[in-house]
Amino acid sequence: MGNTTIKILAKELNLSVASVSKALRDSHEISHETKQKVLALARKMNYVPNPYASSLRRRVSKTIAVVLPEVADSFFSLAINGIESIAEERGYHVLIYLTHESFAREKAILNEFKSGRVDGILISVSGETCDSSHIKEVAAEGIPVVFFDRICEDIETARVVTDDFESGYVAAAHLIEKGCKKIAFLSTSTSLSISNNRMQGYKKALKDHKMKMSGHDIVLCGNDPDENYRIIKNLLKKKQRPDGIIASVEKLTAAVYLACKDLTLTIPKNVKLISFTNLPTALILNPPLTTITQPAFEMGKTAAAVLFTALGKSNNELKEETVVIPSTLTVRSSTGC
Amino acid sequence: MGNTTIKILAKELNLSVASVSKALRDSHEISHETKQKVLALARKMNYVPNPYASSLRRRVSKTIAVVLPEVADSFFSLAINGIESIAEERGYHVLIYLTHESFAREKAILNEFKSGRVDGILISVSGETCDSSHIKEVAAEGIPVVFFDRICEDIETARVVTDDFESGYVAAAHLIEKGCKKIAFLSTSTSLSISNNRMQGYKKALKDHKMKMSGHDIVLCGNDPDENYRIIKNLLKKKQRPDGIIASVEKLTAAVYLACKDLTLTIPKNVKLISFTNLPTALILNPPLTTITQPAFEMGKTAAAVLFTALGKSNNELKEETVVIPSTLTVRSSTGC
DNA sequence: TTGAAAGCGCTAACAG
DNA sequence: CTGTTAGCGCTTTCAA
Repeated sequence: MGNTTIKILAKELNLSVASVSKALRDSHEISHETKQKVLALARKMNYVPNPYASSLRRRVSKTIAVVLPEVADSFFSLAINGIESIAEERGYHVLIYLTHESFAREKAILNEFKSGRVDGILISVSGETCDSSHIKEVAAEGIPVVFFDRICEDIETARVVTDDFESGYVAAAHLIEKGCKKIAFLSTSTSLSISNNRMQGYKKALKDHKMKMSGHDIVLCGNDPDENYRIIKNLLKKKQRPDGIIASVEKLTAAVYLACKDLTLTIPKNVKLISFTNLPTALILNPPLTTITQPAFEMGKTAAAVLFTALGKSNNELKEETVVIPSTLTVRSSTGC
Repeated sequence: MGNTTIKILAKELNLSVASVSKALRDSHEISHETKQKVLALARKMNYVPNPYASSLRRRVSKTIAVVLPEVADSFFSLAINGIESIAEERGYHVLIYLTHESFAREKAILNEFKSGRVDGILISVSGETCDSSHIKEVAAEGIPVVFFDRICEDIETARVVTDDFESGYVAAAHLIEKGCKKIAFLSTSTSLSISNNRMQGYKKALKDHKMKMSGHDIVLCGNDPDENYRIIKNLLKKKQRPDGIIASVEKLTAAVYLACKDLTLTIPKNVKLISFTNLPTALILNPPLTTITQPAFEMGKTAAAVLFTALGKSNNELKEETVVIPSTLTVRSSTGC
C-alpha cells in the first residue's frame, strides 16, 4: 500500500509539488534537467497519478460510458470491440452499463452521469425507450451523447446507424425474388428505431412488388426465448402460413430453425429465412443462413470517433449528423432453392 | 452545466456543507427534519454527488475493473452479464479492458490500477501470460484480484473456474465411447490454464482407455481464423486422419465444420466433433453440435460476488480459494451415429 | 525556472 | 444536532 504521490516525489527531490506536477506533464516552464530527475524517480518509484484527484481538479474524467441493452448479442460484442479500440488509442477508459431493455434502468444510469463521472456517452437505447428526455437532460449538462444503432430521432446530436430501411427492403425483395408469396416480418419492438425502419423497408418492398399486406404478416415477439418459440410455432402452424420469414433481430433466428424442425418444415423448401445478425456461425447452420449483417465493429468505432471529436473541442459540441454505414446481404441456402 | 454541489445546497438552506453532506449520507447525527429539507432540495435541484471528489476523500472508487482477452466470444459476453448483474446490485461501476491476448497490453492495464482507479479487479488472463508478477504487484498494493476462467496458479488469491480437467476427460471419454480410435485435441495455447487442464484431462482419458498418444494428436492453432482453417484442413487431409476432434476453444469450431465440408467429410460419420463453447446456436448447426458448455454467467456472477466479499472487509483480504463450477456435456448429433 | 497558495467537491475529526 | 477545520492528490494562477 502507500501509493507514491506527487508530494512524496517532491520531498524526495527537494522540489515543490507544483514543480513536480509540471515536470510530469512536461510543462515548458520546467528545465530539462529537472524533468529528467522527476521522470527518473517517478519511474523508479512506480508513480501512477491518482486519476480522481486529477479529474476533480481538471473536470475531465478521461472516461466514457457505453450504455447497451445487453451484451450477449454478437452485434453489441463487436460494437464494444470497436469502441474499445478507439478509446484505448486515445487513452480513455470505458465504463459499461447494461439496461437489460429496461427504460427505468436506462434513466437511472443516465441520471448518474450528471455527476461528471464520464466525459461522454455512447448509447444504444432500450427497447422500452420512447421518451428521450432523460438523454436530453444529460446532454444539457454539456456531456456529449452519441447514439449508435438504436437511436432517438428527437434529439439534436450525432448518430451512427446502418441503413435499416434499405436492409429491410433488400431482405424482403430478396425473398420475393426467391419466389415467396407471403412474407412474415418478426420483430421485438414497435418503438425501436431500427425495428421500425426495417419494417418500413419491408413494407415498401411488398408495395413495390404489388404484394398485399394482410396485416397479420408482422409478428411481434418478446424477450423470452420460449415464448418467442411458441409465437413462431403458432405462426407456422397456421393454414395460411408464410413461405418466407424475416427475423429482424438476431435472437429470433434460433426459434425459427427450431420451430421449423419440430413442425417438419424444411428451410428453404417450405419456408425461406433471412436474419439480421452478426452470428459467426451463420455459415455452418443447417441450412446455412442468409443474413443481413451489420457493420457492428465499424459502427462502434465510428461512434467512438465521433464522440472523441466532440471531446477534443473546448465546448464539447456535437453537431447533429447521422452517419450511415451500410449493412450487407449475404445469400446462403436458407433462402435458396 | 453548472452542476449543483453540496456547497450550493448548503448556501440555499443556510446550513454548513458538513451538515448537508451528513444529511445526504443519512447520518444519525442529523435531525430528521433537516434531512427531509436537504433531501427535498437535493431532489429538486437534481443533485448528483461528484464521485471523484468522494473517491479522493474516502479512498474508494466504487468501481471495479474487468480485464478480458476479448469480448467477441460467447463465454465472455455471458460472463460480463454475470459480473454486471452483481455490480449493479452493489452500486458498483464496471470498467472494461480488452487485452486482445497481448501480455504487454495486460501489463500496462494492470499497472494503471495502482493509481486507485478501481477497488478491485476481475481478470481472465491473456493467452500470452505466463508470468504473473504484474498481477502480484497490483495485489501487493492492496487491490483484490479475482481470477476467473483463465487463471494463474502462482499467486495467492481467489479463483473461479470450471472443471476443465474433468471436462477434457469427459469430452475424450465421450468420443471414445462413440467409437473413436484417433482423437485430435485442438488448442490455441500451451500456457493457458484452461487449455492445459483440458488437455491433461484428455490425455488421462486416453490413458485410462488404453489408447496410445501418437504425439501428433495435439494440434496447436492460433488466433487467425484463416490459418486455423488451414491447419485443421491439413490435419483432416492426412492419411492417418483423426476420427474424433475436440475443439478446446469456441473459435475453432467453425473451422472444423468448414474444413469437413470442403473435404466432403461428414460429421459425425467420418469425424466426430465436440466443442467447448457457449454458442447459442449449437443446437441449430449442421449437424447439431455436441458441447461442453461452461457456466459462463454463473462464473462471472460468482467471481464478482467473491470480489465483493473482499471489498466488504476492512483489509480487502481475499483468502486463497478456488471455486469450481462444473461444465456440462450436451450430447447432440455431431458425435452421434 | 521554481515555489507558495488556493481550491476542485466531498468527508471526517472534533468542537461547540 | 450543527458547524469549523483540515485535508484527499492534483493543477493552476501568481509571485518570487
